[in-house]
Amino acid sequence: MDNVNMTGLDSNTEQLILKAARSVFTNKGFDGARMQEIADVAGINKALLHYYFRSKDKLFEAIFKEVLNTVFPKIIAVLMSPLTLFEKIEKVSYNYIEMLKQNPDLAIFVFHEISRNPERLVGNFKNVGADFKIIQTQITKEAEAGIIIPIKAEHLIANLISLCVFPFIARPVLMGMSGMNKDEYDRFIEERKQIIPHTLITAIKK
Amino acid sequence: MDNVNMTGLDSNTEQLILKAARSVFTNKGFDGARMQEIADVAGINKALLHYYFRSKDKLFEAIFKEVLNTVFPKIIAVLMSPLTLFEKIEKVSYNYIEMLKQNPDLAIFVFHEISRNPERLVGNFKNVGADFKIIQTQITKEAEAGIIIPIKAEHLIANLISLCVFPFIARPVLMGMSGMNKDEYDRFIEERKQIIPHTLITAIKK
DNA sequence: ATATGATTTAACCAACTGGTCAAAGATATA
DNA sequence: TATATCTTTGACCAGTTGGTTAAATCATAT
Repeated sequence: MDNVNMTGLDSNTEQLILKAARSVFTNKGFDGARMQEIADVAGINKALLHYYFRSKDKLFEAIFKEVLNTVFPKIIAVLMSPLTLFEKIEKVSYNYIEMLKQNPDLAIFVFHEISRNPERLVGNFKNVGADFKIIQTQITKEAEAGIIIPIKAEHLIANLISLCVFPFIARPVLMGMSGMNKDEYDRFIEERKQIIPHTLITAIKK
Repeated sequence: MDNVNMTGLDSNTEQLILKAARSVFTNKGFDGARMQEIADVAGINKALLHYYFRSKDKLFEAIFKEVLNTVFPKIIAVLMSPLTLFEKIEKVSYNYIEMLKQNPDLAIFVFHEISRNPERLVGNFKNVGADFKIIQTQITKEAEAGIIIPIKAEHLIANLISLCVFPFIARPVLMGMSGMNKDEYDRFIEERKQIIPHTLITAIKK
């Protein structure tokens, strides 16, 4: 069992633990995750988990922050940028799907967290600068300019996020129901980069 | 602690258990649920759970079937009926949202199950008669008739389901981010009965 | 009244869980 | 080489969990 890394640089025990913990937590959720399994995946003794991170909660917290900070800032930055609404919809669809393609488990992870500790999620979003009012102002402005028909920011954002995230959460069911294989599903996901912006933009374009 | 029902009819111990189990399982998921908590909620001794249902798994299975059979047949029936695509989109949006309004926890429950046992879900859906090919045939026909632009059935169904379900799963986050109170959120959900069909139909209408 | 079967309970158990700890290995420093 | 510090380990612990069981209670028919 050689978990030692050849370069001897970044892959120390702590990194090993974080990687294992991320895999187990995102796949099983907090309740379903076992410290022993994380230790096994990392190839180390269970006590080491508590040596580096005091407790299961603290270890989870570390993963949680890591995940949220690699995931959401980019998307929120786009939403809060001075692009047009249409451009924002296109960019978020592309970035969000691309990111989820590389980390397919993150969607389930975040949804697990919604039912376990939604307040922390909200706090984290607000911390990164997410604010519905900015989008609402932009919608009002573009509606007055005759570009779009008015819509509540909550609806637009809910539509955008749900259309991007859902296929990653429901993947097993969608694959099972449609008979798609892995390649076909990847193509399906890729197509959504076009379909989602088309759907949302067509619906609000004047 | 009077759990006895006055009518003396349907609310026997078994019903009491099912009701409690449904509440606990849907809110906490299988891993997060505790048999003791279910017993407490039902106001009975924990051993009675095992008297009526052999194990936690069996009890969960009972809830799972009950939930799926009260929830999905109606929506799938609409999708498989001889209505037009636009009518189906409108009816499913309305029925699905209305059903989730009355059972807001079901969305989270089903999503928990997707990561725990997706095969069972797929099997159940197929059992109820869900079939993507029927929708695909209809799409092709209506596209050839010049009513809509062609789209994969997988995309259309994924769009429809995700737009309906997402606000119920992400409710705490959406409320926290937007500052909506409970009444405002109910209104928000109600509005989606119009917005979802509008969004999806506008996007595929020729 | 009482025998009989179904229901309910308190007490208990083995397995598992997160977490601790003392001791053993490493590693660097002197 | 001796020593001090950091890392890693196996053994262990207390609390929790799903599940069992023998006895008590209740209902019902005779």
